[in-house]
Parts: sequence; structure tokens; C-alpha cells
Amino acid sequence: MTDLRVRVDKKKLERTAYVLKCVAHPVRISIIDLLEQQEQLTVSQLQEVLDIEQSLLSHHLTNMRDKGLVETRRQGKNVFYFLTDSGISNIIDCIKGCKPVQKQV
Amino acid sequence: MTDLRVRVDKKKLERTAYVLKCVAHPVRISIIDLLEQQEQLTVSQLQEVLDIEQSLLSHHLTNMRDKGLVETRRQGKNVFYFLTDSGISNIIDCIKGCKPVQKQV
DNA sequence: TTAATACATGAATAAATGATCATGTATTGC
DNA sequence: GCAATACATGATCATTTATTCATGTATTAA
Repeated sequence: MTDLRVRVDKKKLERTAYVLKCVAHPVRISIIDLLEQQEQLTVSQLQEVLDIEQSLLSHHLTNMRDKGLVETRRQGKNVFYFLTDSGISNIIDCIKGCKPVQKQV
Repeated sequence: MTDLRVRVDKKKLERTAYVLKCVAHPVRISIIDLLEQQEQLTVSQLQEVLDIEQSLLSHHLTNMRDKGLVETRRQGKNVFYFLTDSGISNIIDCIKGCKPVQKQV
């Protein structure tokens, strides 16, 4: 076991976990999926598709924004959300492509 | 917004979030990283590199095993852990490769 | 069989996350 | 200004996840 060590430094490790944690939620994955299809969507549009409470959605979006996954642009009464160019889509594609793991749910 | 909808079905969405949640932890990402380098490692070996309490590590490993991320093979007193062929490594590579997102930590 | 090593497990607690509810702010149109 | 629409925020509570500690089990070697 000569010089085995974790190849990712601690800061990046924590940042990665932090961002991943944000992605690791059905609603938030859905949001990412929708924004991959649509470029930008208002909260109302997202709400309509996702069919969840407005404030819950808003919390999720704020969460994602805090972590840098999405950004916003206001246009009149509407606020548009869009994915930042952070490679998150790649992660999702990666996951979508990967074989489902089998074990207890 | 004609027929915008989430392209991932609910079951897969939940499963993905479930697995991702498991990946989304510094210690567990480290474990994956080590097992990418080493093929198989005992708990003691992991413990030495990671420098955390034995029982905590064991809990993490059990967690990962329950989710199907790793499997085990006993050899005498030792238990070897190794990654299952589930594409998790790809996810990690993906993440390691992706631009760091900037915002509050 | 006993002791030592290697690992697992369960209970208890602490900390983080998720959901709900009530309320607040920004923008527009009247 | 006032009401309506669109969204955000904060407090609270419920649930999940992380950590610790004490103890348990399997394997080997003496």
C-alpha cells in the first residue's frame, strides 16, 4: 500500500459533496432536466410542470442558486431560471446513462 | 410551453437521488476515489488512509453497500471492499472534471 | 479455549435537510 | 394608490443523515 491517498483535495472534496447534495433530490433533478430542455423557465412554468407548492419550489430554486447551479433573470413580473454553465448537465447525463444499481430502496 | 415534461420517470428519479445522496459525502467520495486506484481495499487500509474512526467508516461502507455502490469479499480476518460496476466512477470522473461552481460554501 | 485482530451493529444524540405555513416584496395595470 | 400576479423569505416542525460510543461477531493463532 505504498503511497495510496485520496487524489482530490479536501476543499474540492467538500465542494463536490456540497454540490452533489444539492443535485441529489428528485425535485431538483427534475428542475435540471427541464432546464436542459428549455434554456430558461419561470417559476410558474416550473411549478406547473412539477406540480408542487410555490414556496417549496422557491426554496429549492434558492438552494440551487446558492450553490451556483442556476442563475436568474427577471423580466417584468416573472423570474426566469436557467442553468449555469457548470457541467451539472453532464453529471445528470452521466447518471441517466449509467446502469441502474440494484438493491433495497 | 407545449408539452414540456420531466424526461426521467419518477422511480428512476428517486433511485438516482437516492444513489447520488450516497455519493454526496466527502468521506464516501474519498472511498470511491481510493477504490478506483486500488481495485480492492480492506477496512483497515481504508481507515489508515482516511484517518477516521473504525465504526464511522464501517457505517459509511455499510451505507454504500446497501445502495449497491460497493461489494465485499472476506479473506480471513479481512474484508475487502470493491466498487461494483455501476458507473459511479464515471459520475465521479465527471464531477472531478467539471468546472468548480462559485458561490458561498 | 483464550486472546487478539478485524470488522459490524445498535442505541443515542447531534446536525442537516425537507416541507409547510404565513407573510413579505417587486412589478404591472387599473 | 390599490389590487392582482409572481415570486421570496423566515419560522417552525418533521424527517433524514452523521457521528459517537459501547458492545457484538468472525477469524486466526497460540
